[in-house]
Amino acid sequence: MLDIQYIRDHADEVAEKSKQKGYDVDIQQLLGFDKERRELIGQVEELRQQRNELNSQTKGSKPSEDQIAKGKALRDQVTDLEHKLASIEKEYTILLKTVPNMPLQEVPVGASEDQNVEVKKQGEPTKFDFTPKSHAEIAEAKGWIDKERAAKVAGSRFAYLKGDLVKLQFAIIQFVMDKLTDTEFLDAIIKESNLKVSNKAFTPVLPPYMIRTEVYDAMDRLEPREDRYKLENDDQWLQGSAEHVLGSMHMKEDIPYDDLPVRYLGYATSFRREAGTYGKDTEGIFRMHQFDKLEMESITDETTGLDEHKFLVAIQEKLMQELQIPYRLLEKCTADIGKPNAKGMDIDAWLPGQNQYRETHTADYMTDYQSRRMNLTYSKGLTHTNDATAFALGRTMIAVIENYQTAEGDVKIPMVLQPFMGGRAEI
RNA sequence: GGAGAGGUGUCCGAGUGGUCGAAGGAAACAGUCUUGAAAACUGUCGUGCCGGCAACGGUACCGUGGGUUCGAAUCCCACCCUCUCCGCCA
Repeated sequence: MLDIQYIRDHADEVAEKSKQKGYDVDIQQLLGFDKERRELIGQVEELRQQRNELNSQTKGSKPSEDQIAKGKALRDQVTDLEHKLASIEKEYTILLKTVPNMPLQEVPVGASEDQNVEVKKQGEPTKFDFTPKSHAEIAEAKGWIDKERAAKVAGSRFAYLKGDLVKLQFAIIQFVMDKLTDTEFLDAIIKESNLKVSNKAFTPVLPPYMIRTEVYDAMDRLEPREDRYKLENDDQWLQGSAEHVLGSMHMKEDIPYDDLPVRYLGYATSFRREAGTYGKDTEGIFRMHQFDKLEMESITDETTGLDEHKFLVAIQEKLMQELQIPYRLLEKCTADIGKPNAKGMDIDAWLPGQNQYRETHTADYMTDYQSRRMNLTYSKGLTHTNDATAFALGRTMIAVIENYQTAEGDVKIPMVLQPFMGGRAEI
Protein backbone atom coordinates (compact mmCIF):
# COMPACT_ATOMS: atom_id res chain seq x y z
CA MET A 1 0.00 0.00 0.00
CA LEU A 2 1.09 3.46 -0.71
CA ASP A 3 1.65 5.46 2.45
CA ILE A 4 -1.43 7.53 3.24
CA GLN A 5 0.77 10.42 4.31
CA TYR A 6 2.34 10.44 0.87
CA ILE A 7 -1.10 10.46 -0.72
CA ARG A 8 -2.23 13.34 1.50
CA ASP A 9 0.82 15.37 0.57
CA HIS A 10 0.76 14.55 -3.12
CA ALA A 11 -2.92 14.01 -3.88
CA ASP A 12 -2.87 15.41 -7.40
CA GLU A 13 0.31 13.61 -8.33
CA VAL A 14 -0.99 10.31 -7.01
CA ALA A 15 -4.27 10.70 -8.92
CA GLU A 16 -2.42 11.60 -12.09
CA LYS A 17 0.14 8.83 -11.90
CA SER A 18 -2.43 6.21 -10.95
CA LYS A 19 -4.32 7.17 -14.07
CA GLN A 20 -1.15 6.85 -16.12
CA LYS A 21 -0.79 3.32 -14.84
CA GLY A 22 -4.37 2.57 -15.80
CA TYR A 23 -5.86 2.70 -12.32
CA ASP A 24 -8.72 5.10 -11.96
CA VAL A 25 -8.71 5.74 -8.23
CA ASP A 26 -10.90 8.35 -6.59
CA ILE A 27 -8.27 10.04 -4.44
CA GLN A 28 -10.68 12.68 -3.16
CA GLN A 29 -13.01 9.99 -1.89
CA LEU A 30 -10.08 8.23 -0.28
CA LEU A 31 -9.00 11.42 1.44
CA GLY A 32 -12.60 11.91 2.60
CA PHE A 33 -12.55 8.51 4.27
CA ASP A 34 -9.18 9.35 5.70
CA LYS A 35 -10.47 12.55 7.25
CA GLU A 36 -13.52 10.85 8.71
CA ARG A 37 -11.35 8.07 10.01
CA ARG A 38 -8.96 10.42 11.72
CA GLU A 39 -11.74 12.34 13.41
CA LEU A 40 -13.15 9.11 14.78
CA ILE A 41 -9.73 8.00 15.96
CA GLY A 42 -9.44 11.25 17.88
CA GLN A 43 -12.79 10.70 19.56
CA VAL A 44 -12.12 7.06 20.37
CA GLU A 45 -8.72 7.81 21.83
CA GLU A 46 -10.08 10.58 23.99
CA LEU A 47 -12.65 8.20 25.45
CA ARG A 48 -10.03 5.55 25.98
CA GLN A 49 -7.91 8.08 27.78
CA GLN A 50 -10.79 8.78 30.14
CA ARG A 51 -11.26 5.09 30.68
CA ASN A 52 -7.57 4.58 31.40
CA GLU A 53 -7.55 7.45 33.86
CA LEU A 54 -10.54 6.01 35.65
CA ASN A 55 -8.84 2.64 35.82
CA SER A 56 -5.64 3.99 37.28
CA GLN A 57 -7.70 5.65 40.03
CA THR A 58 -9.40 2.39 40.94
CA LYS A 59 -6.47 0.05 40.77
CA GLY A 60 -5.30 -1.60 43.93
CA SER A 61 -8.64 -1.25 45.61
CA LYS A 62 -12.21 -2.27 44.98
CA PRO A 63 -13.84 0.30 42.73
CA SER A 64 -16.88 2.10 44.06
CA GLU A 65 -20.37 1.69 42.63
CA ASP A 66 -20.02 5.10 41.12
CA GLN A 67 -16.73 4.25 39.42
CA ILE A 68 -18.13 1.04 38.01
CA ALA A 69 -21.13 2.87 36.62
CA LYS A 70 -18.87 5.44 35.04
CA GLY A 71 -16.67 2.72 33.58
CA LYS A 72 -19.66 0.95 32.12
CA ALA A 73 -20.87 4.10 30.46
CA LEU A 74 -17.44 4.75 29.01
CA ARG A 75 -17.14 1.21 27.78
CA ASP A 76 -20.43 1.47 25.90
CA GLN A 77 -19.45 4.72 24.29
CA VAL A 78 -16.06 3.40 23.26
CA THR A 79 -17.50 0.21 21.85
CA ASP A 80 -20.03 2.15 19.86
CA LEU A 81 -17.45 4.46 18.34
CA GLU A 82 -15.06 1.59 17.70
CA HIS A 83 -17.68 -0.13 15.59
CA LYS A 84 -18.16 3.03 13.57
CA LEU A 85 -14.44 3.39 13.16
CA ALA A 86 -14.07 -0.21 12.04
CA SER A 87 -16.59 0.17 9.25
CA ILE A 88 -15.02 3.39 7.99
CA GLU A 89 -11.62 1.84 8.19
CA LYS A 90 -12.76 -1.09 6.12
CA GLU A 91 -13.91 1.09 3.24
CA TYR A 92 -10.83 3.22 3.60
CA THR A 93 -8.51 0.23 3.35
CA ILE A 94 -10.28 -1.23 0.35
CA LEU A 95 -9.88 2.05 -1.48
CA LEU A 96 -6.31 2.57 -0.33
CA LYS A 97 -5.29 -0.84 -1.61
CA THR A 98 -6.41 0.06 -5.10
CA VAL A 99 -3.80 2.81 -5.32
CA PRO A 100 -0.81 1.56 -7.30
CA ASN A 101 2.79 2.26 -6.51
CA MET A 102 4.09 5.40 -8.19
CA PRO A 103 6.18 5.09 -11.34
CA LEU A 104 9.59 6.72 -11.34
CA GLN A 105 9.90 10.00 -13.19
CA GLU A 106 11.74 8.44 -16.10
CA VAL A 107 9.07 5.85 -16.85
CA PRO A 108 7.42 6.75 -20.18
CA VAL A 109 3.73 7.48 -19.99
CA GLY A 110 1.68 5.10 -22.06
CA ALA A 111 -1.76 3.53 -22.20
CA SER A 112 -0.74 0.03 -23.23
CA GLU A 113 2.26 -2.16 -23.84
CA ASP A 114 2.33 -0.86 -27.40
CA GLN A 115 3.76 2.32 -25.96
CA ASN A 116 6.73 0.69 -24.36
CA VAL A 117 9.85 2.43 -25.54
CA GLU A 118 12.56 0.54 -27.34
CA VAL A 119 15.85 1.41 -25.70
CA LYS A 120 18.17 -0.70 -27.75
CA LYS A 121 18.53 -3.51 -30.19
CA GLN A 122 21.33 -5.98 -29.89
CA GLY A 123 22.33 -8.38 -32.64
CA GLU A 124 20.96 -8.71 -36.14
CA PRO A 125 17.74 -10.69 -36.45
CA THR A 126 18.79 -14.16 -37.48
CA LYS A 127 18.50 -14.73 -41.23
CA PHE A 128 18.17 -18.12 -42.85
CA ASP A 129 18.43 -19.13 -46.47
CA PHE A 130 15.30 -21.14 -45.93
CA THR A 131 11.95 -20.28 -44.43
CA PRO A 132 12.35 -20.63 -40.68
CA LYS A 133 9.82 -22.63 -38.76
CA SER A 134 8.22 -21.63 -35.50
CA HIS A 135 9.19 -23.45 -32.34
CA ALA A 136 5.85 -25.24 -32.40
CA GLU A 137 6.47 -26.65 -35.86
CA ILE A 138 9.96 -27.75 -34.97
CA ALA A 139 8.86 -29.26 -31.70
CA GLU A 140 6.06 -31.12 -33.34
CA ALA A 141 8.38 -32.59 -35.96
CA LYS A 142 10.80 -33.65 -33.24
CA GLY A 143 8.19 -34.97 -30.84
CA TRP A 144 9.26 -32.54 -28.13
CA ILE A 145 5.93 -31.11 -27.15
CA ASP A 146 2.76 -33.08 -26.59
CA LYS A 147 -0.20 -30.87 -25.81
CA GLU A 148 -2.88 -33.34 -26.79
CA ARG A 149 -2.03 -35.86 -24.13
CA ALA A 150 -1.47 -33.05 -21.67
CA ALA A 151 -5.01 -31.86 -22.38
CA LYS A 152 -6.29 -35.35 -21.74
CA VAL A 153 -4.53 -35.47 -18.40
CA ALA A 154 -4.56 -31.89 -17.16
CA GLY A 155 -6.75 -29.87 -19.48
CA SER A 156 -5.93 -27.20 -22.03
CA ARG A 157 -2.79 -25.12 -21.93
CA PHE A 158 -0.60 -27.76 -20.50
CA ALA A 159 2.17 -29.61 -22.26
CA TYR A 160 4.39 -32.59 -21.91
CA LEU A 161 7.93 -31.57 -22.78
CA LYS A 162 9.98 -34.51 -23.90
CA GLY A 163 13.36 -35.68 -24.96
CA ASP A 164 16.03 -33.24 -25.94
CA LEU A 165 13.85 -30.26 -25.16
CA VAL A 166 13.94 -31.25 -21.51
CA LYS A 167 17.70 -31.57 -21.67
CA LEU A 168 17.84 -28.15 -23.26
CA GLN A 169 15.85 -26.65 -20.41
CA PHE A 170 18.09 -28.16 -17.78
CA ALA A 171 21.11 -27.00 -19.77
CA ILE A 172 19.85 -23.43 -19.72
CA ILE A 173 19.16 -23.65 -15.99
CA GLN A 174 22.64 -24.94 -15.32
CA PHE A 175 24.18 -22.32 -17.58
CA VAL A 176 22.42 -19.45 -15.77
CA MET A 177 23.15 -20.91 -12.35
CA ASP A 178 26.85 -21.25 -13.18
CA LYS A 179 27.04 -17.66 -14.37
CA LEU A 180 25.20 -16.06 -11.48
CA THR A 181 27.23 -17.80 -8.83
CA ASP A 182 30.45 -16.71 -10.53
CA THR A 183 31.70 -13.43 -9.08
CA GLU A 184 34.10 -12.97 -12.00
CA PHE A 185 31.20 -13.04 -14.40
CA LEU A 186 29.35 -10.51 -12.25
CA ASP A 187 32.45 -8.33 -11.90
CA ALA A 188 32.87 -8.14 -15.64
CA ILE A 189 29.29 -6.94 -16.08
CA ILE A 190 29.64 -4.36 -13.33
CA LYS A 191 32.77 -2.98 -14.95
CA GLU A 192 31.30 -2.99 -18.41
CA SER A 193 28.10 -1.23 -17.41
CA ASN A 194 29.82 1.08 -14.94
CA LEU A 195 27.50 0.36 -12.03
CA LYS A 196 28.10 0.87 -8.34
CA VAL A 197 26.92 -2.47 -7.07
CA SER A 198 28.36 -5.36 -5.16
CA ASN A 199 29.74 -8.44 -6.94
CA LYS A 200 28.15 -10.74 -4.41
CA ALA A 201 27.13 -14.05 -5.89
CA PHE A 202 23.49 -15.06 -6.13
CA THR A 203 22.29 -17.75 -3.78
CA PRO A 204 20.35 -20.44 -5.63
CA VAL A 205 16.97 -21.15 -4.05
CA LEU A 206 14.31 -23.76 -4.53
CA PRO A 207 11.32 -22.09 -2.88
CA PRO A 208 7.97 -23.49 -1.82
CA TYR A 209 5.42 -23.35 -4.62
CA MET A 210 2.55 -22.49 -2.33
CA ILE A 211 1.86 -19.26 -0.57
CA ARG A 212 -0.58 -18.20 2.11
CA THR A 213 -3.33 -15.74 1.33
CA GLU A 214 -2.13 -13.14 3.81
CA VAL A 215 1.41 -13.18 2.48
CA TYR A 216 0.29 -13.14 -1.11
CA ASP A 217 -1.85 -10.11 -0.47
CA ALA A 218 0.95 -8.36 1.39
CA MET A 219 3.08 -8.85 -1.71
CA ASP A 220 0.32 -7.11 -3.65
CA ARG A 221 0.39 -9.94 -6.15
CA LEU A 222 -2.77 -11.74 -5.16
CA GLU A 223 -5.09 -9.62 -7.25
CA PRO A 224 -6.66 -10.26 -9.61
CA ARG A 225 -7.22 -13.56 -7.91
CA GLU A 226 -9.12 -14.92 -10.89
CA ASP A 227 -5.69 -15.48 -12.35
CA ARG A 228 -4.46 -17.49 -9.36
CA TYR A 229 -4.94 -21.09 -8.41
CA LYS A 230 -6.53 -21.46 -4.99
CA LEU A 231 -6.13 -24.67 -3.03
CA GLU A 232 -9.55 -25.82 -2.03
CA ASN A 233 -8.96 -27.14 1.46
CA ASP A 234 -6.26 -24.78 2.58
CA ASP A 235 -5.64 -21.10 2.94
CA GLN A 236 -3.01 -21.34 0.25
CA TRP A 237 -2.44 -20.59 -3.41
CA LEU A 238 -0.09 -21.89 -6.05
CA GLN A 239 2.47 -19.20 -6.63
CA GLY A 240 2.39 -17.38 -9.93
CA SER A 241 6.06 -16.56 -9.91
CA ALA A 242 9.13 -17.30 -7.85
CA GLU A 243 9.15 -13.61 -7.08
CA HIS A 244 6.05 -14.09 -4.94
CA VAL A 245 7.70 -16.55 -2.64
CA LEU A 246 11.21 -15.10 -2.78
CA GLY A 247 10.19 -11.50 -2.14
CA SER A 248 8.13 -12.52 0.86
CA MET A 249 10.89 -14.70 2.27
CA HIS A 250 12.20 -11.99 4.57
CA MET A 251 8.84 -10.57 5.46
CA LYS A 252 8.72 -9.03 8.93
CA GLU A 253 12.44 -9.40 9.40
CA ASP A 254 15.18 -6.91 10.02
CA ILE A 255 17.95 -7.11 7.49
CA PRO A 256 21.17 -5.45 8.61
CA TYR A 257 22.67 -3.02 6.11
CA ASP A 258 25.81 -5.12 6.05
CA ASP A 259 23.91 -8.07 4.59
CA LEU A 260 22.80 -6.07 1.58
CA PRO A 261 22.39 -6.73 -1.20
CA VAL A 262 20.51 -9.95 -0.57
CA ARG A 263 20.58 -11.80 -3.88
CA TYR A 264 18.67 -14.93 -4.78
CA LEU A 265 18.38 -17.00 -7.89
CA GLY A 266 15.15 -18.89 -7.52
CA TYR A 267 13.95 -21.66 -9.75
CA ALA A 268 10.25 -22.30 -9.71
CA THR A 269 7.50 -23.83 -11.71
CA SER A 270 4.83 -21.17 -11.69
CA PHE A 271 1.10 -21.35 -12.15
CA ARG A 272 -1.35 -18.95 -13.73
CA ARG A 273 -4.90 -19.43 -14.83
CA GLU A 274 -4.40 -16.91 -17.63
CA ALA A 275 -8.00 -15.87 -17.10
CA GLY A 276 -9.28 -13.75 -19.92
CA THR A 277 -6.54 -14.64 -22.37
CA TYR A 278 -8.35 -17.50 -24.05
CA GLY A 279 -7.44 -17.97 -27.67
CA LYS A 280 -4.47 -15.66 -27.40
CA ASP A 281 -0.89 -16.73 -27.97
CA THR A 282 -1.59 -20.40 -27.65
CA GLU A 283 0.82 -21.66 -30.25
CA GLY A 284 3.34 -24.15 -28.94
CA ILE A 285 4.24 -23.48 -25.34
CA PHE A 286 3.28 -19.84 -25.13
CA ARG A 287 1.02 -18.92 -22.25
CA MET A 288 0.79 -22.21 -20.49
CA HIS A 289 -0.94 -22.53 -17.13
CA GLN A 290 2.32 -23.86 -15.83
CA PHE A 291 5.74 -22.60 -16.74
CA ASP A 292 9.25 -22.62 -15.42
CA LYS A 293 11.29 -19.60 -14.53
CA LEU A 294 14.59 -18.65 -13.11
CA GLU A 295 14.15 -15.56 -11.08
CA MET A 296 16.75 -13.13 -9.84
CA GLU A 297 15.68 -11.32 -6.73
CA SER A 298 17.58 -8.60 -4.92
CA ILE A 299 16.89 -6.66 -1.79
CA THR A 300 18.93 -3.50 -1.59
CA ASP A 301 18.85 -0.18 0.17
CA GLU A 302 17.44 2.99 -1.26
CA THR A 303 20.74 4.33 -2.54
CA THR A 304 21.69 1.30 -4.62
CA GLY A 305 18.29 0.04 -5.67
CA LEU A 306 18.16 1.60 -9.09
CA ASP A 307 21.69 0.52 -9.95
CA GLU A 308 20.80 -2.98 -8.83
CA HIS A 309 17.85 -2.93 -11.19
CA LYS A 310 20.12 -1.88 -14.05
CA PHE A 311 22.53 -4.59 -12.99
CA LEU A 312 19.88 -7.28 -13.21
CA VAL A 313 18.94 -6.07 -16.67
CA ALA A 314 22.60 -6.05 -17.67
CA ILE A 315 22.95 -9.64 -16.48
CA GLN A 316 20.03 -10.73 -18.59
CA GLU A 317 21.48 -8.94 -21.57
CA LYS A 318 24.80 -10.62 -21.02
CA LEU A 319 23.17 -14.02 -20.84
CA MET A 320 21.37 -13.36 -24.09
CA GLN A 321 24.59 -12.19 -25.66
CA GLU A 322 26.40 -15.31 -24.59
CA LEU A 323 23.61 -17.35 -26.09
CA GLN A 324 23.98 -15.16 -29.17
CA ILE A 325 20.29 -14.55 -29.42
CA PRO A 326 19.30 -11.20 -30.94
CA TYR A 327 17.09 -9.15 -28.69
CA ARG A 328 15.70 -5.74 -28.01
CA LEU A 329 15.41 -3.92 -24.72
CA LEU A 330 12.21 -2.11 -23.84
CA GLU A 331 11.52 0.45 -21.17
CA LYS A 332 8.03 -0.44 -20.04
CA CYS A 333 5.51 2.38 -20.03
CA THR A 334 3.32 3.34 -17.08
CA ALA A 335 0.47 1.06 -18.17
CA ASP A 336 2.71 -1.98 -18.42
CA ILE A 337 4.97 -1.91 -15.38
CA GLY A 338 2.49 -3.51 -13.01
CA LYS A 339 0.70 -2.26 -9.95
CA PRO A 340 3.36 -2.63 -7.25
CA ASN A 341 6.25 -1.63 -9.51
CA ALA A 342 7.96 1.68 -9.99
CA LYS A 343 9.79 0.82 -13.18
CA GLY A 344 10.20 -2.10 -15.48
CA MET A 345 12.10 -3.37 -18.47
CA ASP A 346 11.52 -6.18 -20.92
CA ILE A 347 13.98 -8.11 -22.97
CA ASP A 348 12.43 -9.49 -26.12
CA ALA A 349 14.21 -12.21 -28.00
CA TRP A 350 14.09 -12.39 -31.75
CA LEU A 351 11.91 -15.27 -32.91
CA PRO A 352 12.57 -16.00 -36.58
CA GLY A 353 9.65 -18.40 -36.87
CA GLN A 354 7.32 -15.61 -35.84
CA ASN A 355 9.32 -12.91 -37.54
CA GLN A 356 9.08 -10.74 -34.44
CA TYR A 357 10.52 -9.99 -31.04
CA ARG A 358 8.80 -11.66 -28.11
CA GLU A 359 9.25 -11.12 -24.42
CA THR A 360 11.60 -13.61 -22.82
CA HIS A 361 12.77 -11.73 -19.76
CA THR A 362 11.35 -9.03 -17.63
CA ALA A 363 12.75 -6.88 -14.86
CA ASP A 364 10.60 -5.19 -12.25
CA TYR A 365 11.78 -2.51 -9.94
CA MET A 366 9.83 -1.87 -6.78
CA THR A 367 10.63 0.77 -4.32
CA ASP A 368 8.74 1.75 -1.26
CA TYR A 369 10.35 5.03 -0.51
CA GLN A 370 6.79 6.19 -0.41
CA SER A 371 5.06 2.96 0.42
CA ARG A 372 4.92 0.14 2.93
CA ARG A 373 3.50 -2.27 0.48
CA MET A 374 5.77 -5.19 1.26
CA ASN A 375 5.20 -5.09 4.99
CA LEU A 376 8.88 -5.66 5.36
CA THR A 377 10.69 -4.09 8.23
CA TYR A 378 14.27 -3.03 8.05
CA SER A 379 16.83 -1.85 10.53
CA LYS A 380 17.36 1.79 11.25
CA GLY A 381 14.93 3.31 8.85
CA LEU A 382 16.25 1.45 5.89
CA THR A 383 13.98 1.91 2.96
CA HIS A 384 13.86 -1.22 1.00
CA THR A 385 13.97 -1.59 -2.67
CA ASN A 386 13.32 -4.84 -4.31
CA ASP A 387 14.10 -5.99 -7.78
CA ALA A 388 12.92 -9.06 -9.52
CA THR A 389 13.78 -10.23 -12.95
CA ALA A 390 12.55 -13.35 -14.57
CA PHE A 391 14.34 -15.53 -17.02
CA ALA A 392 11.43 -17.33 -18.59
CA LEU A 393 12.82 -20.73 -19.47
CA GLY A 394 10.13 -21.72 -21.93
CA ARG A 395 10.51 -18.49 -23.85
CA THR A 396 14.27 -18.74 -23.80
CA MET A 397 14.06 -22.26 -25.12
CA ILE A 398 11.81 -21.06 -27.88
CA ALA A 399 14.36 -18.40 -28.77
CA VAL A 400 17.15 -20.98 -28.81
CA ILE A 401 15.15 -23.38 -30.96
CA GLU A 402 14.12 -20.77 -33.49
CA ASN A 403 17.42 -18.95 -33.75
CA TYR A 404 19.51 -22.07 -34.06
CA GLN A 405 17.45 -24.14 -36.41
CA THR A 406 19.00 -25.71 -39.47
CA ALA A 407 17.61 -26.37 -42.93
CA GLU A 408 17.65 -30.09 -42.09
CA GLY A 409 15.24 -29.53 -39.25
CA ASP A 410 17.81 -29.89 -36.49
CA VAL A 411 18.66 -27.37 -33.82
CA LYS A 412 22.28 -26.36 -33.29
CA ILE A 413 23.05 -25.92 -29.63
CA PRO A 414 24.79 -22.65 -28.67
CA MET A 415 28.42 -23.15 -27.70
CA VAL A 416 27.83 -22.07 -24.11
CA LEU A 417 25.12 -24.67 -23.60
CA GLN A 418 26.97 -27.56 -25.18
CA PRO A 419 28.85 -28.59 -22.02
CA PHE A 420 25.49 -28.98 -20.30
CA MET A 421 24.07 -30.98 -23.21
CA GLY A 422 26.75 -33.60 -22.97
CA GLY A 423 28.91 -31.76 -25.47
CA ARG A 424 26.39 -32.13 -28.27
CA ALA A 425 26.21 -29.50 -30.97
CA GLU A 426 22.92 -30.56 -32.45
CA ILE A 427 19.68 -32.03 -31.31
C1' G B 1 -5.25 -38.79 11.25
C1' G B 2 -4.00 -39.44 17.00
C1' A B 3 -1.34 -37.45 21.43
C1' G B 4 1.43 -33.66 23.67
C1' A B 5 4.24 -28.92 24.15
C1' G B 6 4.46 -24.03 22.82
C1' G B 7 3.73 -18.93 20.30
C1' U B 8 5.76 -12.33 24.85
C1' G B 9 10.33 -6.78 22.41
C1' U B 10 16.46 -7.69 17.68
C1' C B 11 17.39 -12.55 20.42
C1' C B 12 16.86 -15.57 25.02
C1' G B 13 13.39 -15.41 28.76
C1' A B 14 10.03 -13.94 33.29
C1' G B 15 5.20 -12.66 33.92
C1' U B 16 -2.12 -16.26 35.81
C1' G B 17 -6.87 -9.83 36.57
C1' G B 18 -5.27 -3.34 38.16
C1' U B 19 1.31 -1.15 40.59
C1' C B 20 2.87 -4.33 32.91
C1' G B 21 4.92 -1.40 27.26
C1' A B 22 5.97 -5.45 30.01
C1' A B 23 11.36 -8.18 35.09
C1' G B 24 16.16 -10.23 34.06
C1' G B 25 19.94 -11.47 30.58
C1' A B 26 22.25 -11.05 25.70
C1' A B 27 23.19 -8.19 21.45
C1' A B 28 23.62 -3.16 19.64
C1' C B 29 24.88 2.10 20.29
C1' A B 30 27.23 6.18 23.27
C1' G B 31 30.47 7.26 27.26
C1' U B 32 34.14 6.38 31.57
C1' C B 33 38.64 3.67 32.33
C1' U B 34 42.93 1.95 28.95
C1' U B 35 48.76 3.30 24.77
C1' G B 36 44.99 0.09 22.17
C1' A B 37 41.68 -3.92 22.94
C1' A B 38 39.15 -7.00 26.45
C1' A B 39 36.85 -6.71 31.13
C1' A B 40 34.25 -3.60 34.43
C1' C B 41 31.09 0.50 35.16
C1' U B 42 27.32 4.37 33.45
C1' G B 43 23.67 5.68 30.06
C1' U B 44 20.58 4.79 25.65
C1' C B 45 17.95 1.04 23.42
C1' G B 46 10.31 -1.76 20.22
C1' U B 47 6.65 -0.50 16.54
C1' G B 48 2.20 1.54 14.30
C1' C B 49 -1.40 5.30 14.48
C1' C B 50 -3.56 10.34 16.00
C1' G B 51 -2.27 15.43 17.37
C1' G B 52 2.04 18.94 17.29
C1' C B 53 7.00 22.96 13.46
C1' A B 54 9.20 20.57 17.46
C1' A B 55 10.09 19.11 22.43
C1' C B 56 6.38 16.11 23.52
C1' G B 57 1.38 14.31 24.56
C1' G B 58 -2.25 10.54 23.60
C1' U B 59 -3.55 5.70 21.96
C1' A B 60 -2.93 0.71 20.37
C1' C B 61 0.04 -3.59 20.01
C1' C B 62 2.40 -9.87 24.36
C1' G B 63 0.21 -15.54 17.34
C1' U B 64 -4.97 -13.91 14.98
C1' G B 65 -10.12 -12.88 15.75
C1' G B 66 -14.15 -12.69 19.12
C1' G B 67 -15.98 -12.67 24.32
C1' U B 68 -16.16 -11.87 29.89
C1' U B 69 -14.87 -7.50 33.16
C1' C B 70 -15.21 -0.96 35.73
C1' G B 71 -10.20 -3.00 34.16
C1' A B 72 -7.05 -8.52 30.14
C1' A B 73 -0.31 -10.43 28.13
C1' U B 74 -2.95 -12.81 32.30
C1' C B 75 -9.79 -15.67 32.33
C1' C B 76 -13.27 -17.97 28.28
C1' C B 77 -14.25 -19.45 22.96
C1' A B 78 -12.73 -20.16 17.93
C1' C B 79 -8.93 -20.19 14.55
C1' C B 80 -3.74 -19.98 12.68
C1' C B 81 1.29 -21.30 13.13
C1' U B 82 5.72 -23.94 15.12
C1' C B 83 7.93 -28.14 17.53
C1' U B 84 8.00 -33.45 19.49
C1' C B 85 6.15 -38.47 19.42
C1' C B 86 2.86 -42.18 17.06
C1' G B 87 0.22 -43.63 12.61
C1' C B 88 -0.19 -43.19 7.26
C1' C B 89 2.17 -41.96 2.64
C1' A B 90 6.22 -40.61 -0.67
